[in-house]
Amino acid sequence: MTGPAPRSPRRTEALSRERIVEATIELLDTAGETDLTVRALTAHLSTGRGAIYHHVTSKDDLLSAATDGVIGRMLTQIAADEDPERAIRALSLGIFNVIDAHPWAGRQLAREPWQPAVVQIWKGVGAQLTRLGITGSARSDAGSALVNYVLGAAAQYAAGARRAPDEAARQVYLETIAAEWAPDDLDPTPSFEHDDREQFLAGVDIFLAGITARR
Amino acid sequence: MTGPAPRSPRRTEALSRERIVEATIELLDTAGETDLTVRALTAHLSTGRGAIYHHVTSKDDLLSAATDGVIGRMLTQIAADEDPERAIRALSLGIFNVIDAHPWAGRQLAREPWQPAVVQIWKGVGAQLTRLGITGSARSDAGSALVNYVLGAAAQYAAGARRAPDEAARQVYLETIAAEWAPDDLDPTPSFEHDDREQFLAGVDIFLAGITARR
DNA sequence: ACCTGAACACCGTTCAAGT
DNA sequence: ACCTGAACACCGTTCAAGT
Repeated sequence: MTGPAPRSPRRTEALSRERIVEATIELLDTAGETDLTVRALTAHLSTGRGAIYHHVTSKDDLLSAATDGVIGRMLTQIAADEDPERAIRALSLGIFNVIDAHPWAGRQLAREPWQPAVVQIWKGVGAQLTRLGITGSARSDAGSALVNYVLGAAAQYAAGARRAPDEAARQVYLETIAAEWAPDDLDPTPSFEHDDREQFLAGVDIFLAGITARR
Repeated sequence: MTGPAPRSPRRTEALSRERIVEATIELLDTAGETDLTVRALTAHLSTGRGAIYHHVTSKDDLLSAATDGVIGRMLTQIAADEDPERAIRALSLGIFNVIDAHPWAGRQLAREPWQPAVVQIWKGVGAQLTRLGITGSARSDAGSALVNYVLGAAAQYAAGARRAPDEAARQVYLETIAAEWAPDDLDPTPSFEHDDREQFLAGVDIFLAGITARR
């Protein structure tokens, strides 16, 4: 008797939730959000259409999991900081950088408050606010202000980064905003050429100043 | 010879962009976002499928126009206030109330920065910040902070108001957040039973305090 | 248990043909 | 010019049948 026949190596890795989420992130980064279809995903994984529904409940579950993946990776990388204000800036900047690299995650974050990535962000913010000595309703007010700002900015910058399917609409937008915001502005460089990252962090600082002022 | 034959009154009103947008708002409010299809809309307007494409470029254009409709209606109703801080609170509360009545608008606002409703909000905020005596890059930083907060909060509250297609996920979310935020909280009423509207306005005040503190 | 892929029940958008 | 509705080119999800 010979040994067992070698397994036919149809796939390098067995199908699993992790493998599927990983492939989803790859596809979102390379092909974009509109081209992420279940069909494209199954082709990428060389499997059948309904196979992924053994590991994932829906396409929305897939988007949530992919977003949680890239946010979670970032959270493990930011260093613990003894200064809670610096820790809040680091967390916010980390989220901005994730959105910059993965615009689809920015759009997803603004969609469902109960998705894992958003819950992780709430936890991180809550912990730092506690370390700032903020308690009671002041803490939940501050937390919701910061989280909502970060998620709102994430979605807006992500949409901006997408460069618009309608480039003409984007131009009209930039010109309208510039006309409204520039007239009494003597600064020769219009505000909307400012670095998005700097403007985002300035918003975090406004928020931190507001919390300190009310403490 | 008799006079001209009476026109067959197939529709009460002729088809127009305004009529289509109006019907879209009605359908979004009654049937919900997922049930707003071009087919349902044409049935509601008793017209042909492609007819609406004579007045509207795409479904996205329709969502933007509907959102601009409900935001624009609100903007004409809020009174001009001589105190710019009070005007900012009134504008923010107006947006909150629109989202509360039309959750679909909250989700739409966070999607595209160049849509008319968002441009209108930028204009309103910019005008009040100027009246607060804020100029230059401080003004664009403050504007983007406030607008991004309002839009982020709008999207989150809108998703929360939708009560979740997945009620179980919503429960897990509320419990996780409560567990993270409640432990050192002596207040017997957990923060997440707080009135959303109050919490939203507290966030606006935090940003206003931050802007004032940095002036 | 895990996977397949045809089938189902839809979509948004276009366009030749009508009035 | 405006409108019609069949046709087009897709979707996400399910499920009987396989291994």
